[in-house]
Amino acid sequence: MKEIISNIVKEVLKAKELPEVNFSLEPPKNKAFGDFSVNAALVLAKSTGRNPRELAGEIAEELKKKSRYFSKVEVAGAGFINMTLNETIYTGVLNDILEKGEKYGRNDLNKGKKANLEWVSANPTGPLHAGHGRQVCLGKAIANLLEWSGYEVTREYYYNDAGNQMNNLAKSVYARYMQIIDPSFPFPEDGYHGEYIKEYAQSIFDEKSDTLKNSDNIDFFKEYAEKKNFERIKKTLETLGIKHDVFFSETELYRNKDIEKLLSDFREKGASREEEGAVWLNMDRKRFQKDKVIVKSTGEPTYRLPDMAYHINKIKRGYDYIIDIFGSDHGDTYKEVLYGIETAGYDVKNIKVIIHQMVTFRSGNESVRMSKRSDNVYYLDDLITDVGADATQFFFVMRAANTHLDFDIELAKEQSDKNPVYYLQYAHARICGIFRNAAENFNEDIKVKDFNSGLLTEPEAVDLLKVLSRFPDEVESVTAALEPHKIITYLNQTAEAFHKFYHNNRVLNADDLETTKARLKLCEAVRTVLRNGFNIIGITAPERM
RNA sequence: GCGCCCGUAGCUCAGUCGGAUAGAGCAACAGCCUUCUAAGCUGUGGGUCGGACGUUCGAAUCGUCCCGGGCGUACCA
Repeated sequence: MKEIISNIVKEVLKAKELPEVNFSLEPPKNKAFGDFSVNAALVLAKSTGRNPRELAGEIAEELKKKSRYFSKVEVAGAGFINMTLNETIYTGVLNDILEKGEKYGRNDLNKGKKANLEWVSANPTGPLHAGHGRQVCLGKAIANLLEWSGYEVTREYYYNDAGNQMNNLAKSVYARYMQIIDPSFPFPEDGYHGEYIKEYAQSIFDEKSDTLKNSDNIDFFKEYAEKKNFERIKKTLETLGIKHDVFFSETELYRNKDIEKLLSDFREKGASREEEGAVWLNMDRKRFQKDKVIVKSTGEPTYRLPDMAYHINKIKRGYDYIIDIFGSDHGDTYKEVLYGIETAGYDVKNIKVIIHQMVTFRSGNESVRMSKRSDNVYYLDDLITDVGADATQFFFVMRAANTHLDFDIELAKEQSDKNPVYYLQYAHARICGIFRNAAENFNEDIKVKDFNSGLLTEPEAVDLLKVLSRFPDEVESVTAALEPHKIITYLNQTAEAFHKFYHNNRVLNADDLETTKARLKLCEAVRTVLRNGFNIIGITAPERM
């Protein structure tokens, strides 16, 4: 819809021999100003030195001639041109929604293109904790959005299984195992304290008795714990309907020599140097405070080097769009990684990094601690159990990634109108209720193909149609910005428009079958848009509440 | 200290590539159920958009400085 109007404005500017400019065309905040507002005259006033109101008047005159589209065009304020669309345009939208159904809102702007989204990527040192949830849920929604815009999406999970962390994990399980045999066995200082470590140790002991007490068997503990941890992580993700296509292990980059090759590339280009027994990557001092170690003096790479090699690997796999989601604790380090990739001679322009801020949890007025040190970790599984998968997904996606998120567990748990997720779901359930009732007394009217959309003239119905017509534009812009929280903002507006319509207009009316038919079709369209939106953010569409 | 992010109604937050009277939910107050689910609707109150200065016809939005909070500033990841 927006595109159509935008093109009309462009045509008019061209016809008036005005220079091409970037104007903004938006539905104005205030409904009284019509359906779309364009600031073209204000923008042009600057470059042409003309009076903006005068210029706006001339453009408006031309637009008025397009009466097929506009019922009203007027100049307002400093030189805005406000346009009100013909209502018949919107009834066309209704047919469009009914015809496209679950495809309504999809576009093929990126048809034939491949995107790779890497997220979660938690190392398998333990179960996902509640804080991971933000990234988990954001990524799910973003992957869906990319698909809605035509991308073929590879969902990928990268994990470091070669570094220190996994050794600590192995030592921790080993220590717990040994403690079963000898309670005085020391626990490593930087070991993992979670209950799950004890469980693993116990089940190993149950199976193998004390046959593994020799510390040479440490690799067994590592592999066992890694396998168990991944089982748990995957199960948690599954609860939220997430399935990664690729699990990429750091070890693979050693096996296939990618890391070795990258290191020699750096050396040949003179981009790295050896000093104090370590290998340093020479950084651009304008952008970075100091050079960074890529291989420790122990001969072990720091996480940066495999990260760079991993991204080069992704680039070589030929994606049109490579997206990473990281927490703000990686806010600086990803820049180093990108710099390394560039230095090695690869283009990073198709790589986009989304940084999300940290989450704090509270229950009403009480803050919930997320200490990693203690045994008392609040796991993502716990959160899902407490508030449900829908509320989990909704609350994590509800806010812009780049702001701190305050997750109120008590509110998410609340089964009432206080909980924002129900406002949306209730709209859907209400529509399903109407159709249940219609099935009894108006069954034939549900099925009809022909209906008179001209009967949908009530202000609430027209407003509702206008909101529904925006859905494809929203999907498009939200995908471009990779900001799924805006889908929720939009769905709220949709639900609001529906609730108002419902309140003021009875759908099923035996005395007026024609209006009943038309309103049923409108409800059908609302239900379609809600379901499609729910699908993107990953919540269910309940039929009853 | 330096770098990145954030600061909008009592609370949680939208709005931020400059645009019209700054919005929503919750909380408060006042109404609406003999009719498709009141998990809804209608109305009222509530704001120095952290502060100051600057750019502009126009600033919550851009720039500089300051204040407050988060994250980073490792031969951890």
